[in-house]
Amino acid sequence: TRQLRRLGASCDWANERFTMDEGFSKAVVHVFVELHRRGLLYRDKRLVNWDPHFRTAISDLEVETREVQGKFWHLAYPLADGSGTISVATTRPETMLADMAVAVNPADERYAHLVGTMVRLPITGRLIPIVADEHADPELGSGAVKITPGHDFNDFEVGRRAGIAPADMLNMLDAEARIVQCGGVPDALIGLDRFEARKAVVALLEAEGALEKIEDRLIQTPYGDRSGVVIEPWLTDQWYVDAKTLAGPALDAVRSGAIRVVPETWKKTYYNWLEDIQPWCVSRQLWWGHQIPAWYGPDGTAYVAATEAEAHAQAGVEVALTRDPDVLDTWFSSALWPFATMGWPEADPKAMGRYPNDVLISGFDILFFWDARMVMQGLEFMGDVPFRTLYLHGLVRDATGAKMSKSKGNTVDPLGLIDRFGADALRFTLAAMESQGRDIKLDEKRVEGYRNFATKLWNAARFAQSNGIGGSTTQEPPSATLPVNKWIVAETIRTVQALDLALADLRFDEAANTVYQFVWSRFCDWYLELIKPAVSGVERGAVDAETQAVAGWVLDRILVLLHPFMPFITEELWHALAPREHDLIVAAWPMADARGLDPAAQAEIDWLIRLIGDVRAARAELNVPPGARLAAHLRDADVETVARLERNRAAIERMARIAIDPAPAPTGGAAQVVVDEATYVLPLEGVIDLAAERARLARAAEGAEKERDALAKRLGNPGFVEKAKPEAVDKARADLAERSAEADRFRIALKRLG
RNA sequence: GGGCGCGUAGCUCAGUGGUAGAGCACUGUGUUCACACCGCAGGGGUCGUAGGUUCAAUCCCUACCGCGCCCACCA
Repeated sequence: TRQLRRLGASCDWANERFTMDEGFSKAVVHVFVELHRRGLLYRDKRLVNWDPHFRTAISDLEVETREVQGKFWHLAYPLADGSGTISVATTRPETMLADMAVAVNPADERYAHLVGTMVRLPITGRLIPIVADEHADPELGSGAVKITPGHDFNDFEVGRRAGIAPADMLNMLDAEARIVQCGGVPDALIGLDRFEARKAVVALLEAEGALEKIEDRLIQTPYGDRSGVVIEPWLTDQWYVDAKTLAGPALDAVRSGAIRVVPETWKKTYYNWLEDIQPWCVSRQLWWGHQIPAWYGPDGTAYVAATEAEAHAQAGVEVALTRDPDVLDTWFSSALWPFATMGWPEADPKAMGRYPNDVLISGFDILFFWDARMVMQGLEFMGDVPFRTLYLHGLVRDATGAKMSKSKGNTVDPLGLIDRFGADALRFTLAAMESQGRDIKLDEKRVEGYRNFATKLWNAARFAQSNGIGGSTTQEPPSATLPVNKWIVAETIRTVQALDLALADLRFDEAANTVYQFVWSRFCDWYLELIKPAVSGVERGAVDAETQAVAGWVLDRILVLLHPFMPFITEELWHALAPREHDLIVAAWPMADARGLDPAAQAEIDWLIRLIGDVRAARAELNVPPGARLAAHLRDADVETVARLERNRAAIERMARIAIDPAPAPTGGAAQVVVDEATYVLPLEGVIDLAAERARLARAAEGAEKERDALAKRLGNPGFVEKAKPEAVDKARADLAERSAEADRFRIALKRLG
């Protein structure tokens, strides 16, 4: 929570909850008792994934399969009547001590005559039957397979089918996976660790001549995800939740769209898991956690109740009861989070309007552990989905792309990054890099870049402050008459629209990039540069109040839009720029009302930006000294352009460092800049390299011609004109005309140069 | 074995059936009074490979190659 606080997570910290809190614990007990009452939770003796290091049962999800180099031992079990042997193979030879059968496929004619006969198990000398079972695959190995019901999930099922009750299944291991007596295990083996026992058993088999051969092979081995030791299937009594029944409604909720999953591709994963779900083992032999609300009588009968008194009510007051010492899987309580946090079952979160939630934002790594189980429990106990949208984001990985984990110790400490670049920069980085369905390799350079962005914003605000700009909180933009102001208002509204769309789609990267591009490339690079003369009073001899008001309004909008990404700096600037009635965090989100915008003004500024840009590019390419002011003589300019030039004279002179000269261009060397219909001739006799200017113009002409020819070719294709969408054809025609005219103008300029 | 994802500029990544984008890095340049954590200009990609569909494919389909993840009882 320290990290979250420093990141500026706007949680309701006054309502912090911990699953072990008293109120939450009551909800956990209630759910356990209720599930039991509804027949959805029961005690069962069956094989469980057992962690011999922590000496506890774990759930299927806590087992990770690793491929390791192992061996495959082929054993020869003698037939009881002495007529020969039958071959079986195993990757875990020590388990033969607890073998209770050999299985062959009922359709396997090779062994049909042996079914029902006995085998004398090596080492222990026990007689075990040869049984017919579909599990045995005739294609694999010898076609016969040893059956150890107490130590293998498949064999457990085979054993049951063969009529062996779980209570009668041989169990050869203790909780720490050491050999115990069962079915005639030699004393020498008792107490050996399972891996020591393996060596010993192999040696004994070899001595008996029962070892046929040993092969190297890769084997899939289960490991505990926390302990890292090999998991043993172990026969114990545990509490299980009937996950299959709970999964039905959870599947329907996503199938019907009651829960929207983003990105959609995760739906399939969700379905696959829930459709094939196994009983969920929820008891743990640990001392830390919610203790299971079950009491046992002297005869082992379990009484599930919220309190010991209620258990006595079931068992009878005179019966001595002992509480189950086990605790619940931590995810059992976590699954109740969406409603147990709000006082349920005493309070009714639905009536409070706090259930369902809108969006759950979650890493995909806990989709099964937590998300799906919240859906199951939420539907079972609240009768509704816990959240309407499930957003699954990528995982932050280390520089090499490996998943960060506490146990591996390769975590990136967000606090260190915050210390160096600020929480705002880190938040913006994570948002900008969070594109759906992809992990994030955290790049420090990126964080640094967004730190720079924050600094840029800071400096822009400083500029505003020193020019009387700031503190215009109205939703409606101030009235604007100047094209530059109309333009930035339109750009702002466009940005709000784009941001709204991106956020509605949960595209945080798109949202971040949109606002970044607007603030830096539009507002700072163009708008602030364009209005400098106006707000400093240089232009008209007095500061322009309209521009101040518009700039202040835009800056305010920027702070609001940026706040979700960069809450700290924006809140600071919000208060620094003007006295405010409330904090930025509760400011109204900007409206995206595009009515009343002036397209002509927008077109004018777009033209202005093109003109300044083209002049700058020509100057840079021709190595004109940056400080030099040049005259620009007009050719072919229409009335509209002349008017625009007049309206934007100051900005053009300032930013392109040219002065429009009505006089015809003098003869001699000159650079020529073509923007739309007009050509701007910049006399540079003796200053520029004519060859360089010729090359520049020729390159521009060739570029336009190349595009012109490509368009002409496409339009010359009958297939295109007939089959393409009319809009595409129209656009191609318009582009062709434009490129063609442009190419001509460059050629004319080139010719003029001589 | 089943499922999913990725392979686009040097790096990290967006993206679209109709002439390829961002940030960083790189090159040139700059003492214009918000900012060098900056400005201006610029170079750089046969969009993994091979087929197919289409007037048109980086984008759709198929196969293949490489990388990653999840699930799974082949003894």
